[in-house]
Amino acid sequence: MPWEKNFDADEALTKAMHAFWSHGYEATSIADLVDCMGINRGSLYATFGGKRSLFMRALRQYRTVHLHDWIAALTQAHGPREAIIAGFDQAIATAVEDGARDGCLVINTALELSPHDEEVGEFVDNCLIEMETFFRGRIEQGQAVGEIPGHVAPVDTARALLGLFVAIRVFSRSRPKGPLLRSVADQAAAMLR
Amino acid sequence: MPWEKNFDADEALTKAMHAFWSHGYEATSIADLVDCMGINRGSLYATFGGKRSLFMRALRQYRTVHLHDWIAALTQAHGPREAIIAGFDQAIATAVEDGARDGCLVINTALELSPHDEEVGEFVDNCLIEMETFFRGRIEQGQAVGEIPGHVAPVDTARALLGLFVAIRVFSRSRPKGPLLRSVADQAAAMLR
DNA sequence: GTTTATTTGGAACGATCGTTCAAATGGAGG
DNA sequence: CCTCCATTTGAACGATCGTTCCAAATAAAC
Repeated sequence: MPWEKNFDADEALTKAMHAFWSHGYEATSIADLVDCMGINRGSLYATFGGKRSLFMRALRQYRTVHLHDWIAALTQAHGPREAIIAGFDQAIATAVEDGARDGCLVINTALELSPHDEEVGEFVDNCLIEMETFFRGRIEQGQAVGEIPGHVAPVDTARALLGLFVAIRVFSRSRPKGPLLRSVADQAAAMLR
Repeated sequence: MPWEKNFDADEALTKAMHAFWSHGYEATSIADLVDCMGINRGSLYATFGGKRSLFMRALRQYRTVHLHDWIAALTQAHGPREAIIAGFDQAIATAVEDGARDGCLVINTALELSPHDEEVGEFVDNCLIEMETFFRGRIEQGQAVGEIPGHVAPVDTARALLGLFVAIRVFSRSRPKGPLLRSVADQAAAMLR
């Protein structure tokens, strides 16, 4: 039916996101995208503008689904301290159980493109800040309800937790061994005691 | 002098290493390498075999200079506890003062190539293990001389330190802000008290 | 002075890159 | 039934990719 799109743009975008997620920006060719998205070149350019623009939209979709929605779900389902711990546990579970070696699209992109692409760099920056803010907010809330001791410095600890979380995503992609990830997460939890 | 190479292969390799370090494997073309190494295509292929093989040699040179020699210098110049702290401080200094947004070639490569390239993945693995072993060795030595309290768990702490160090390298490339890096390093130091 | 061995510079290869474009499609509206 | 038009389709573009190859250049070896 050529008079209306015969594919769902959001579904196609999700497939493109996973391709970029797994292989990175440079290593994902238009031919790869056309294959995995199940649409043709013309539709890709008509709908998404081009590779670069498609990548930015994939990044935005990732932030919505795997950052905003993820943070909201953790905050809603757990108490302050447990929300942080559950976040780490989830990251480990997807790496070990699912065997997925994709890590985190934002962090993969931070290393591949941030130093030489201002727009991407700024976007990635904001995502990292949002994660840091999530950790800090949970720490402060946990202290308010007495779950987390007062001697824990919110800002410094949030940044260290962000660091350990980033590390788990890095290891998930390069050295996804359970004991290593477990040790890191345990030390993260120890920071909240 | 055509009967012997008129360029220093090791110097050329160092220049190639910095190109890969800054831009990654995929984004560094042969033309880029020919330019920055100051040699011609023919010599590049005759001396280094090709892009992939040149990259592996660059990785090995990086490990020697920026991992082995670096660990040796820290171990020789500082006590056990201070060696770890000095390692973090150095990483921060190169990121903030020099303004270098290159991070660490091993970690950059871990994210770009490890999941889809077995040989690279194994090499990167070994580098990460060597760093983890360095941290663990310094912790144990520090406990032997009474610098580090006995309640610090060597293996878990070494892995967390590795994680925080990786994070500093990631932030150096994507969000090289002094306070962020400082917080992470301070929390690393706090793990040894 | 001729030979020989090796490097050099650059042309050229086929493949693939991201992108563009014109022709084919087929229901909707007149 | 015909026109319209958004969409699909795949061919084709020039550029660049990694790689190969060869003639020119050079100075040690004879």
